[in-house]
Amino acid sequence: MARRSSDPARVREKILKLAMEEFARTGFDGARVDRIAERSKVSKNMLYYYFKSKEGLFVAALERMYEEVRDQQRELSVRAHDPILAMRQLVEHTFQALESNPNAIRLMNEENKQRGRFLRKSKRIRDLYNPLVETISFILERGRVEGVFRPALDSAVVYMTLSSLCYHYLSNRYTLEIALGKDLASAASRKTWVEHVGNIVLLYCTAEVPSTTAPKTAVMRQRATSDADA
Amino acid sequence: MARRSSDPARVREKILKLAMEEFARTGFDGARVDRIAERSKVSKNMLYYYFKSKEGLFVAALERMYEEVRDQQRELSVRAHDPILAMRQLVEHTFQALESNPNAIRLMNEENKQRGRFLRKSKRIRDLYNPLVETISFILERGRVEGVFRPALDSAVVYMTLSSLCYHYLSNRYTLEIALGKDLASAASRKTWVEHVGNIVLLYCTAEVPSTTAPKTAVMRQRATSDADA
Amino acid sequence: MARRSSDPARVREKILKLAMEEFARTGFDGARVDRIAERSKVSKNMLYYYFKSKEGLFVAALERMYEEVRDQQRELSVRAHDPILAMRQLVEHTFQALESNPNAIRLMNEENKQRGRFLRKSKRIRDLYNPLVETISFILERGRVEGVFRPALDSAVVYMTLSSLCYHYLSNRYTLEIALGKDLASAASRKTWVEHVGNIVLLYCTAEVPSTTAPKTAVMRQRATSDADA
Amino acid sequence: MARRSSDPARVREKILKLAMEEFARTGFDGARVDRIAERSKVSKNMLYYYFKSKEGLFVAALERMYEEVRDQQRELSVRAHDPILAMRQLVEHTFQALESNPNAIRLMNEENKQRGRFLRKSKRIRDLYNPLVETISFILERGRVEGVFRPALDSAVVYMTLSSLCYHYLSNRYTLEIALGKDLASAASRKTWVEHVGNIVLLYCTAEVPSTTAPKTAVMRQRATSDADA
DNA sequence: GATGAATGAGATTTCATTCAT
DNA sequence: CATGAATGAAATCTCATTCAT
Repeated sequence: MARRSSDPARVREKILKLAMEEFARTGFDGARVDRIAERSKVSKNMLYYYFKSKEGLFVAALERMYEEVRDQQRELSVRAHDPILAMRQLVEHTFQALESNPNAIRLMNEENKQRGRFLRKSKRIRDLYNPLVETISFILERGRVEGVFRPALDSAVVYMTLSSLCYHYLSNRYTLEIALGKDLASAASRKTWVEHVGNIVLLYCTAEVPSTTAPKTAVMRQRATSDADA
Repeated sequence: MARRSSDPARVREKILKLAMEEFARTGFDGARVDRIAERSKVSKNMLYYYFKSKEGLFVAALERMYEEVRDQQRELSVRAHDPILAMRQLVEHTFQALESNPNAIRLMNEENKQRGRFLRKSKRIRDLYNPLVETISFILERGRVEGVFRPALDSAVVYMTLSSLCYHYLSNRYTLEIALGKDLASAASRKTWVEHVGNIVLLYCTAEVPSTTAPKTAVMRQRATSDADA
Repeated sequence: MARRSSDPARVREKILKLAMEEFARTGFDGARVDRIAERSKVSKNMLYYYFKSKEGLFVAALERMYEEVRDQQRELSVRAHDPILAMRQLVEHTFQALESNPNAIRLMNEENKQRGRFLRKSKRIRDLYNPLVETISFILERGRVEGVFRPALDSAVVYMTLSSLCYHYLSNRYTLEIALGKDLASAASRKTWVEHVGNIVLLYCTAEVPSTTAPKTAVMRQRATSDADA
Repeated sequence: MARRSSDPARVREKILKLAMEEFARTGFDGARVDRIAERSKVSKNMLYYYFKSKEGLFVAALERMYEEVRDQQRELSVRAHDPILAMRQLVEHTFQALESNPNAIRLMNEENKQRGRFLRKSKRIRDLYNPLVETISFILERGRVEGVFRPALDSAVVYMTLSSLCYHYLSNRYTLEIALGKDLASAASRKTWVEHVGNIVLLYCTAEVPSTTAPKTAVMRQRATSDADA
């Protein structure tokens, strides 16, 4: 009776989806295989049939999550003509991708907690990172050619800067809120911060960097939109 | 009989120390009360006698960790006369504090995973964040007075910028290494990055921020030390 | 489609072979249907199709094993003219048959553990024992006729004596080794023991048996080859 | 409510007793921890608290069994003055010890099935074997001095002979019964066999062993009691 | 304050077996 | 004949917590 779910691929998918949620919500140790099984309406054994162990399921969920993120980035991937605009859009997209994938953040944290133990088991994941870095390279190069960006910028550094600022805001929201007494979840805060990140990154890409000893005297013509009163 | 295990305060301390490690290493769910008891050479019941529950122990460990971090920051807290120098030192100290307290990072991540559920239970923690933000305010004000920093800078924004960049490098080390194929643990990488963070923060504090539409034409005099080839 | 896995009889054979090994190695409870299926490269359902259940498979494997042993004994079955020589050869062959069929020993032990529960289900097995006992009868009779063996010897007793001594050495090898601190697996030990068994059996067949009360004064002319220094 | 069983040593004992039975009856793989727990009226966890794992429990049960056997042998241990009588008594005791401890046989078989894997983990077991071998040495020596036994007899060989014949009769009872169509459980069969074993062992100890080539011509004065009509 | 013994609930994993195709 | 997918029941083991002393 009602034995047939017919499509094993679909079953696998459903399991993975639920597993992602569970692992993201509670971490590897907190996650319960029972719960995943129950929610995906699959008998517990099937999880083992498909994924061999809790760990196997976790790795599979991780891979799946990375794919989702990549797909989302690919969709959003804008290559606006103006490098400055493009960079701002990239920041916006990066932030948005992380924002709409809270699972991604939690799973990555989990990975790092385990010192990359799972990551190393999955060759596929490595490849998924590249697109973003490549997009940055692309934008930097165009900016350089057009004379708006400094030469010799390292795309990895820009990537790390940009993603640190986006990721941390979302990842450490609760401690930051308590530390600063602010509400980071509000639309206003979010908007302000994304602009700020854009400003910071562009400042870095356009300006020469300051030395330790000599004070800056640069004069800049445009005010940022709303940065100062964040 | 004649057990006389020194004074209770010391026992509490020992338990907390081991608990911090365990919770940091494995997260709340991964942590084992048994293990903490065994390692601290205290009978399991004592843990319950002192801390009432696993959760109580976690909160206590959290508080303890925050105190440690604060104490460390207080020690390091430099208030160099030159605001630019002071800011660079602040970055260095912040990075170093996090670096030498991997437990702190992991515990904070844990907190955020639990959506601040534990944090809210502890009034004491709130206070521990302030010093850093205050130090930033202090430096910003002096810089403004001396004319090297922009006016109307928000210390919270500077704090978030600075700590995002430091924290993320350490917290997400493993995924970053895989994503970028770099070794972030090396002394060279670390040095370069800390300099980079200083540069970024100072750029932000000194320069006006760029607009989206108009290209930058600023001319800046000094090259950064080693930033471009990170 | 177009699988055509040769003939069913061969498949059955392959399954049985692997099943024998698995059951012998791990016992009935320790044996895993999955493992047998995997190793014999047959889908698990085939096992059930052919043998109906794990128990059915076990009984079939048991029968198969007995057949193998019988075939082997039939091959070796020597009927040397000299009864004494014949008896020694019989011992050697019995030992060798058990030695080269460790599975047989383990399966028989398994059966005895289960109190012959499986054995009784298989009529065929009963017949397989006879040849050995018959061979013994044959040798005993010839020995009696030739005047070298005592009259009225019970072939069953000789069979039990002989097989106990051979079987136990192999079956309980590990406990014996530990109990005695000897290496029973060595070629030397083995040779000595087989000779010893031959001696014992021949002693019994040729000599009158000693009484409890009166000491023996028999004088025997020949020394055994290497028995005393085993 | 009824929490107190007070005496942990007694609890341990009870568990071990039940474990021995379970392991003996069903073998290691067939044994169920649940069943042992239930029967010994101890919560399942206690088994793990005391013995760490199923394997640990098995080893402990094994040791316990060996102790029992040794204690029993020690009790029975006769050192009759007449070596021949002593040897017969030893056979009787050995048989009886095994007979009244069917668990011992099954556990030893289990060990051998596992290739002594558990045995090697327990230093204590090694020692438990010695007494029997020593008793044999003692008897052999006295017999030699008194001139009734051959010199240079190896006590290990006598031990192996004697125990093979006793053990196998009991251990392989079911297959033997089917093979020979006899009822080995009857008191008569048992008595006959024990006498036979005594006869065999004494024959070996008193007589010179026969060579392969030359026929025996020994004349012996006493008839065995009931051996021929077994 | 301190401890060894005990426990209930539940975690992950295994396994013989069957169904639909 | 043959198979991949599925399952229910149960197995071993874990863990936070408490009781009696």
